[in-house]
Amino acid sequence: METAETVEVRVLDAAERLFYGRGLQAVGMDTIRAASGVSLKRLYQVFSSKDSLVEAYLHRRDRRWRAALERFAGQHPAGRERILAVFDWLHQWFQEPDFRGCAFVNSYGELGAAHPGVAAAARSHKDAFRGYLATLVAGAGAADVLTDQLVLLAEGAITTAAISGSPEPALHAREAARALLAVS
Amino acid sequence: METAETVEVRVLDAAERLFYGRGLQAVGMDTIRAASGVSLKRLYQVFSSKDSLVEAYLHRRDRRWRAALERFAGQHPAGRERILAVFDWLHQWFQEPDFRGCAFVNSYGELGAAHPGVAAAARSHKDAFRGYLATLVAGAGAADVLTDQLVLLAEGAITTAAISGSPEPALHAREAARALLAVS
DNA sequence: GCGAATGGAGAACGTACGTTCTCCTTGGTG
DNA sequence: CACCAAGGAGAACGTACGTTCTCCATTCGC
Repeated sequence: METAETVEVRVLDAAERLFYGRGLQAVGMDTIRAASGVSLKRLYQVFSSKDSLVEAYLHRRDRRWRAALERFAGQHPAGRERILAVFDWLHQWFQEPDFRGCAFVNSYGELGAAHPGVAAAARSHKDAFRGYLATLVAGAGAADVLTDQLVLLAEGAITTAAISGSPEPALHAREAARALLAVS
Repeated sequence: METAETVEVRVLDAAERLFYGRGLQAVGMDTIRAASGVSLKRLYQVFSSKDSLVEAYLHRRDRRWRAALERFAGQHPAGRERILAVFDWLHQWFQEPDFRGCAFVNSYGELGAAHPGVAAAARSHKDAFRGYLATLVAGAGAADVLTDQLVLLAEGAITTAAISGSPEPALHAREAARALLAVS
């Protein structure tokens, strides 16, 4: 018998690919069933509703996205270099073929007004990202005000890269961050 | 007899309020009919499908949004002050009670993958915004690279203000823009 | 005043989808 | 072997919605 954990992973993998690539409302439960190779009955045993699957998708993506960023940045020396590494990581991400912007921004724009859980997931993700940048800014001995400025550059780069289809915004953001670091 | 122009305006007013406030897919044609006080038959005479109404909504919003920005900024002296006025305008916008981020980013996240017209509208809006900032940067005699950096600050501020529910990101972006202007 | 076109209210139609149910297979247990 | 719990395939059910159609009132040209 296949364990519930295996089913959960298979469903979340399919849900993430589909929700992120096409949007939340554009993907039906039956499409996720087909993509995950799981029966509808089993799917609903593990996720009691589409809403709960959406929230699980957002929760896992938040964990993984931040872990990947922190793993990458952590390989660079603490201080200014580690801050700039954040933008190098974004630059890599923007070049992935299925990159389509921030999953949380997209979900918020689509369902944030009607589903408080989606709005809360987006807020919590952005808060956590800001918190991580704050530790990098503190580690570089830079002024606190820099944290919010870096957040805006990263956020702007993600959205602009998604809509323009180019990874270049990461480089512009990196250069702006370098300049702000130099005067802070 | 009510003219087609009047109907068009009434429908677009209702569509803008509803699409922007709740999302494109969350609002049905019948809700727009009820909110605009127009019959379904008349509605479909003026807009042949929901898709065409969505595109008309995005098109009019692009025109109006940029006109309002340029009107506001144009009241400030050309040069650095006019660039900073862009962020003052954003700060005002973020405080409007129904502010919910960038209509084009939200629409792109929701339908950009499936509807090329929506993705094109978002690209065109962002290109036009960048073009306007480029004229301000040139008018201030600042380096060209500043344009893309200002785009990222504004874009990041819009998204961050939407998700956090606070107008503060406009002030952080303004301060970052001031710093970048000073060293450029 | 009269016929015809216009438009309003809302029913109707087709489709999609979230969720549940039915029926059948299968694999483990006494 | 007999039995039963678990699971798969897919039908079924209820609802929502984009779009069109029906029926009736109003109005405009003559």
